[in-house]
Amino acid sequence: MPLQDDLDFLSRTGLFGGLAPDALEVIAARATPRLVRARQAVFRQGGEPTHLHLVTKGWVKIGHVTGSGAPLTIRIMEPGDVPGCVAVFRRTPYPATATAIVDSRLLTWPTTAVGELMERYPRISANALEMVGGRTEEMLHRSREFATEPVERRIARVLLRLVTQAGQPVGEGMEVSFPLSRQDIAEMAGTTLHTVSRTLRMWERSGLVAGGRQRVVIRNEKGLRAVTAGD
Amino acid sequence: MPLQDDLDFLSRTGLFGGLAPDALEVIAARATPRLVRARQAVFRQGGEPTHLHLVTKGWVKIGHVTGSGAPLTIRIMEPGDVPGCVAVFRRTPYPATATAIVDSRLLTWPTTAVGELMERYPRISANALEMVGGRTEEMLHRSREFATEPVERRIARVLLRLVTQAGQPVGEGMEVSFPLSRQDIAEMAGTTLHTVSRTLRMWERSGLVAGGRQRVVIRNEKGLRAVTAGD
DNA sequence: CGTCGACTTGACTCGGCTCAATGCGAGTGG
DNA sequence: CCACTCGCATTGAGCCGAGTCAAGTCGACG
Repeated sequence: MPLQDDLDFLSRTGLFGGLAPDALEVIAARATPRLVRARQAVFRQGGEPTHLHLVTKGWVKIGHVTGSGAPLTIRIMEPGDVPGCVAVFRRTPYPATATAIVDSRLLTWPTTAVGELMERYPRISANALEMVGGRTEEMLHRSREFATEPVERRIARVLLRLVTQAGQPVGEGMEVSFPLSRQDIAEMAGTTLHTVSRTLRMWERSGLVAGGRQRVVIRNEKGLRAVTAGD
Repeated sequence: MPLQDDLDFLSRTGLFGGLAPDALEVIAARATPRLVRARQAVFRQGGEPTHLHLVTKGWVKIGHVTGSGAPLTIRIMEPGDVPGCVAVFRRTPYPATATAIVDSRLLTWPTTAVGELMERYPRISANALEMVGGRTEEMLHRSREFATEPVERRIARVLLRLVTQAGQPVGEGMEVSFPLSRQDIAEMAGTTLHTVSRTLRMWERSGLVAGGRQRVVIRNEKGLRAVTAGD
C-alpha cells in the first residue's frame, strides 16, 4: 500500500505529473525502491536498460566516456529526475553511466512495466515526449556552448547551473550542496582541472566565489552571470 | 484524394511509419504542400511553431545563432525528416532557423491538427518519442565531440556525416549532393572557414578529398575515418 | 571587363593544455 | 596522539593548436 507522501512525490515529477490518484497508485504499486551508495553506479554506459529509474533522494551524476578516454559529465540529476529515460523508452543501450554522488534513493520499474503503463495511461507518453524534448533542447544549448564559448564562460555556466539546481544558502552566498571537486567541474565544462583551479582562484581573489576541498560557494551570482554574458 | 505514392512516402518516414493505410490517408488529407526556394527560411529561431514541417524533397539546413553572433549549423535535414518537430510537440519557440539549401518541397500540418492526430493514432506519439529520443542522443554525441575532440577530427566527422547522408558517386569518390561552402562546413564543425580551408587543402594534397567552389568530393572515405579515430 | 563572393595562404598571437613540482587537509594505522 | 599516506588543489613554465588579421587568387556572372 503506497503512502500518500509517495503519491504526492510522483505527482510532482515531470514523468508522472497530471495523472489521476488511482493511476499513481497503480504506478507506485509496481515500483521497487533501490538504495545506491555514494560513488556506486546506478547503471553503466553501454548496458541494456532493464529498468527505469526515478531519483527520490540524493544526487546522481550522468557521465559519458569516449573511446579515447576523455570523460564528460553531462548533467546532475536531482530528486524527480529520471536518469537514462531516453534509453529505456527507446530500448537502446545507455549512452552514459549514472553514478550516485551521495547515498541516494531511487524507485525502479522494469522496462516492460513502463511500456504497459504508458499504453494504459497515455498521459505518461505525453509527459515523456515533453521531457525528452526538453533534454534535446538542453543538449543543443550545451553543444553550442562547447562549440563557441571560451573556457572561462563555460565554467561560470556550470557553477550557475549547479547553484540553481542544488544551492543552499550558507554564510555569505550559496553553496553547492554536494561534494564537487575541481575535476568534476572540469568534466562538466570540458576542460582540465588545472584550468578550473586557476579560474576559481582568480574569481576567489575578486570575491566572486569561495571554495575549499570539494566545496564551492558562489558569493556573487550577478558577477558570475556577467562572466557568462561576456564580461 | 492523396496519391498512393504520397502515402508510401509517409509510411517510410520516422514519424508516420507503421501506421495503417487508412490512417495515412487521414493524415495526408490534412497536409498542405509548401515550396521553399533555395536560401529562403522555412521557419525562424524564436518563432512560434504554428506548423509541423516534413521535408519531401530537397535539403534543409538547421542553424542556430547565439546572442554573441557565432552561428552554428546543427544538422542537415533530408526528405522524410521533420525539422523543428521538438518545438512543435512542446509548443515552445523554435530553437533554430531552418533554411532551404536548394529549392525544396515540404508538407505542413497546423500544430493543432498534429495534437489531434497524435491522440487519434497513438502510434504517432510512440514514433515521436523514438524520434526525439534519437535527436537527444545525437546532440549528446555532438556535445562530446565539441568538448573533447580537436578541430581536424570534427571536420572529418562533418564530411563523413554529409557524404553518408547525401553522397552521390562521382568520378573517383562520393560527392556531397548540394552546394556546400567552406563557411558551411566551419559552422557545422564549430570552427572558422580559414581552418577548414587549410585542412581541406592538406587532405586534398594527400588524396583524401577533392573540392572546388562549394563542392566537396570524398575520395578516400577509409582515410577520413582514420582521422576521426585519431590518426 | 569589372565586380563580387568563395577560397587560399602567410604571419602573428594567444588561450588553454601539458608537464612538473609543491602545498595542504583528512583519514588511518600504529 | 603522531606520523604516514593519499587524494585534492595550487601554481609555474613552456608549447602548440587554432583563431585573427591581412593580402592575395580564382572563377562565375552580369
